[in-house]
Amino acid sequence: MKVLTKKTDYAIRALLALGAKKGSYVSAKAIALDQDIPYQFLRGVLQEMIRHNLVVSKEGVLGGFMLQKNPDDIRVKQLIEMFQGSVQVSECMFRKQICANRSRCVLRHEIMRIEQVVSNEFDNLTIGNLLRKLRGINGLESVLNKEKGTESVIQ
Amino acid sequence: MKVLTKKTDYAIRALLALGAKKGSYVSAKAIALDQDIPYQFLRGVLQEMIRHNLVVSKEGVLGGFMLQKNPDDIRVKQLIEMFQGSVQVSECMFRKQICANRSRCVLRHEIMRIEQVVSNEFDNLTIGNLLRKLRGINGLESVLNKEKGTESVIQ
DNA sequence: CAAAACTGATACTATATTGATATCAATTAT
DNA sequence: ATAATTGATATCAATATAGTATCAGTTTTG
Repeated sequence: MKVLTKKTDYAIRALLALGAKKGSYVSAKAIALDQDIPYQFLRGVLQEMIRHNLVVSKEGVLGGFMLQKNPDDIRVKQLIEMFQGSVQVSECMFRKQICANRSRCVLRHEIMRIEQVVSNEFDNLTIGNLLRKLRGINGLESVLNKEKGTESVIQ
Repeated sequence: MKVLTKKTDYAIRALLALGAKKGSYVSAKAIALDQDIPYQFLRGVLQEMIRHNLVVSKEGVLGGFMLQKNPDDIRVKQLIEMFQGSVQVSECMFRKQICANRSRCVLRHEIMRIEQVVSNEFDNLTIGNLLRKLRGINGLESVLNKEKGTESVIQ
């Protein structure tokens, strides 16, 4: 049971990096380095978040990405829906012929209840929540400000 | 986010069918027809459940499968683990280099909490629970006893 | 005994998803 | 002008998922 794919994982962490540098543009390269995310893959993820109005971008030198929404208004649930389809536990298992047999019907009922539990958890989890937890660990130091001993190896 | 794959779905429903005919052998063919599951696929699922001591089989004419455990002792969590790997929300996302960066660390903590919530839900859901719900719907009529107008078309 | 109805055990295929890489054009600061 | 950057695609490999096919062995039953 894999609930978070790499795309969602990277999206969340990219947003955390942007949230830590609120107000300024951060390049995909910087985020990739900071969060240890494959550069080109991350760029695709960022593009998708632009299309969904979570971030804005600026081209050219000193360009990059910036949060477009309040971190508290970015829910992990939305990210999951965005990159993995809706939060549903049992795929389209029952969509075609709903409850054509009783076992399916009973199972469906339980699955949907659990689905709701999971969905609520991810709906209550926001980038803002995570950012505050991050700050709690890091003190005033921001995510991107930590020391880095490695040079860019982005291809 | 697809939590239950077909294999797990089929496994659950096959166990429900067996639970409804407790004490007698039910053939894969009968289960497949009853639950509308692809025959050969179901057979693979049943074999795996034999290996995990959930069901026993009998070969030959009048052979089939029978529950080996009390339905209340068969947890959906076990089935998920069996057919889809362990109940973990975030794959091996953090196993290799645990908390190499802080964002990952914070995210990991939240994900593991939600993981636990989901895990508990599926741990509390047993075949016995589902069977009782089924009987609640069906009265005394068992799953396999319903009318069927179709002939076998199993290849 | 022979046929039919089964399971045991594999091998195979098709498709979709996931994760990742590469390329080239356009934009912008210096 | 150059370098750093995003925009937009195209492509690829690995894996997981879902399903099919086949043949050998077992058991009931006519």
